[in-house]
Amino acid sequence: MARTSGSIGSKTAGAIRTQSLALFADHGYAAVSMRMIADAVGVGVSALYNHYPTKQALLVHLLTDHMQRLILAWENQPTAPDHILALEQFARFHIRYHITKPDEVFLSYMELRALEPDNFAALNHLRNRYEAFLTAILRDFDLQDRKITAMAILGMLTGATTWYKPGGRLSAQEIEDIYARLVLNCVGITTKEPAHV
Amino acid sequence: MARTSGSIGSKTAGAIRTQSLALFADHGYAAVSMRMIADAVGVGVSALYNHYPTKQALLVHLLTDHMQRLILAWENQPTAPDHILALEQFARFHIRYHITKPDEVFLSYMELRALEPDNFAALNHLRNRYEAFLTAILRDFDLQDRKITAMAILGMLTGATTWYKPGGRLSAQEIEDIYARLVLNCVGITTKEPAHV
DNA sequence: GTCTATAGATAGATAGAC
DNA sequence: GTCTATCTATCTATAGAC
Repeated sequence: MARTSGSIGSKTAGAIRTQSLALFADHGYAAVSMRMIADAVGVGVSALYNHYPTKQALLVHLLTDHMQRLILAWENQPTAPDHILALEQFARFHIRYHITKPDEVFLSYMELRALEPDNFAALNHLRNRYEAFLTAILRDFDLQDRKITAMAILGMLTGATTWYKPGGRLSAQEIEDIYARLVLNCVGITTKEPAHV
Repeated sequence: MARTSGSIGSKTAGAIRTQSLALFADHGYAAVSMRMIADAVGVGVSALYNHYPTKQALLVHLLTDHMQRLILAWENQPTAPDHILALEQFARFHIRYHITKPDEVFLSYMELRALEPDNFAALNHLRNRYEAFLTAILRDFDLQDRKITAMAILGMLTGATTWYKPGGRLSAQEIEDIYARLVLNCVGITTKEPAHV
């Protein structure tokens, strides 16, 4: 019998990521102490340093990991047949992905300022890569200003994570439908059935 | 000769508000120490406590003051003749007000979590009052979901403060125009000249 | 890999002189 | 109203035993 089939990262490593993510999202990076994380994980403070050399390194890992997964998830989406469907696909993908990972998203948008310069630059690069996906799609639309429209759409979609709670009045699918329509409306596409159907 | 015409709040009190606002917005409430504020103001740490009993009280003052001014500013707007113009007016007002006060806005949306329960409740009440202005306007539109549309619009508009910098590619007026159009598009109003004009 | 113990720095807040 | 000095608590991080 092999010894618990070489599960890497140990159980503690995973718990550190899970708990610190939740704590950072709830209280903010600066407001969370290593002690709080250790207590949530159920180990002593110094045990954390076997997995991450500094508190900053832990944050960097969480943020980088999230952005890389997000980019990969989008790149694995099938190619849409036209630009209108591509925009709808992006809106739906963004909403779906983000409301299932509210903590990661909140951190990624809010705690970039807690990063030291080099780490900030690296994360900013990843975020720009993701935002470029939307900007590229918008290139085929006739817009007043592409960059601002992209920022407006991202703000609108990402804002959903600030109020969405599972088990609320609307299902994730319904929310996705509504936002998809709002985004298409934004860029002047109203060819489908009227909004109140 | 009167002694410098009873300017209340002293020069220090004003400087504390100005500097702490900037520091909180830049680094986050938890990451800013009373020492950092004192240094920025140019006084010793203990001098701060002549004006605010705790760090939390200082944050509460900044947030409450901002929300009350925002609500008052909207209430002083003239009444629009119809619901479409009312929505356009709200969009323009919100953008105009928020991009001129990016620090206050950022704080108000990000540091509610740093508030103790009672303070949080009070601020949340003020925010709900403001958001109700938009919800009321949207009552006259035919929408899939009024509440979500309101949240989407607010997210879109408020997001502008995260990237807007004075002296950038576009003037505040141009940005206001673009966002006003985007908001009207969102709710299905496309009666004006096409977006690319 | 986790523990106890602790170093060294810094936090928010206070006391009392001026 | 501001200062210097200081209290107490807590912070990140490390050392060394097991």
